[in-house]
Amino acid sequence: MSGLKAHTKGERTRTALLNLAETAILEKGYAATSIEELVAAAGVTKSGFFYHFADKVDLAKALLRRDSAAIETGLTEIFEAAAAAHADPLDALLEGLAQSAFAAAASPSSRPGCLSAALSYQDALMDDELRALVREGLGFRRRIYRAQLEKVAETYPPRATVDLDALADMAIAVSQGAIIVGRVHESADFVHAQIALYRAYLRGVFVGLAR
Amino acid sequence: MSGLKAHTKGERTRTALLNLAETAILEKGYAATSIEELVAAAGVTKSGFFYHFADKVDLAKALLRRDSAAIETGLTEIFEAAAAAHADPLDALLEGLAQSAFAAAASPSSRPGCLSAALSYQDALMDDELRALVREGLGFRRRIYRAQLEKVAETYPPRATVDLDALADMAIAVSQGAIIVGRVHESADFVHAQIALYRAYLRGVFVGLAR
DNA sequence: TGTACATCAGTGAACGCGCGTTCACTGATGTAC
DNA sequence: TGTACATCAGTGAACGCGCGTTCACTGATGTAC
Repeated sequence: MSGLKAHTKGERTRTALLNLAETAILEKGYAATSIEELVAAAGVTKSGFFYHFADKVDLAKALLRRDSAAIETGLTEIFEAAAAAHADPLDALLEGLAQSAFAAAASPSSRPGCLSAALSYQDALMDDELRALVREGLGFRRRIYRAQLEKVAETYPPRATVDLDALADMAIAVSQGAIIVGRVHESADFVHAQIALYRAYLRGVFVGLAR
Repeated sequence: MSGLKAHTKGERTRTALLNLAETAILEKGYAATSIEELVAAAGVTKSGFFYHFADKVDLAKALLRRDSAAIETGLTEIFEAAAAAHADPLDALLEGLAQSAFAAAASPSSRPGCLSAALSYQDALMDDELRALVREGLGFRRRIYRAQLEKVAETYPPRATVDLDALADMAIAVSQGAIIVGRVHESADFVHAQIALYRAYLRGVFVGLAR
């Protein structure tokens, strides 16, 4: 999108293939995405594909690695910026959540989707390494949300006992679920609306709903 | 599972094919599920499959229709039973939610999953009719949750203004998301935990979190 | 009760296409001396 | 600056397999008279 882009010829082709694969997989799934259609769109031959990737799972792995890395840095940046803008950790968390919902909705091809979720229903096509990659990706997200929640809990001791891990997972679950339901209803702002509810819940947990 | 079962020969085969397809699609997706493997497991030839279904999408449609109907009646029964057991509509709703989380976790092959969600990332394989079926299925769930929420809102007017539709959708989003994350982490009680949080949120909305 | 016919629930063989993968080869670019 | 060689980024043709689908046919069961 911006910043430093791949500039050797090979990297450009590889990136193009990854981008095409990403949109295609998000739209119709991994199994239904053929190497043939990717290389046709990228303007290379099928053998060109196998120069860059050992086989089809290798493509999925590369894609997921790239995707996870992007989400990690994206999420980290969002919460750093939010922490810089808001002295109050709860405000920072809520702001960061709103921003990340915004980021999730702006995925490739305007159709929001999450690679991990798409792949989670494509099991048995993947090997253990791919499964581990998916798990790590979600694990990182959990940790970053959890870290934010801990900071908030220091400032606002929750009234009832709450499981911060479960609360962190809820951020992921709500996004993933909202992406799916939003897809089905072809509603673009579904994720926003659901994350808004999750934010309201968090406010309730830490400072009370009446606010 | 129980009650009236198909007893003509044809119905038995058809049901067997549907059951096998359900578990397979939930595990590895629609595209990766082959007619060949289904008929092998069912003990018929491939032509036997085409006696029962016009083509592969027809199988998906039949499956989704059966699945939606089962969820509809299941959910209806759950909430009727909950209403009968609890005079308080909020208690009834919370009980019903807990029960439905339990039902969602007890899906075929012990690996929780939702057909609509699985298919939502398999787009472009389906035609408009199939897409409409998925949408209707989710629409029904929204309506039933919404109806429960309205009853609760009559008894407990929510302190802040809340969008009951969004709140109803959240039940769906949380389940769907929790199913995915639970699959990835191979954690069986993930759905329960997340629905528990959602229930806590509802309590907060209607009677306050302190309770 | 027996016969004629219709429907049910399939079988068996064949089809063509598209898929992922391999392999020997190649032209362009980069590096060493 | 020129030549020799290595690496990069592919090409082109071929492969075999499995997939969804078709079609002519069939044995068992059900129904009518």
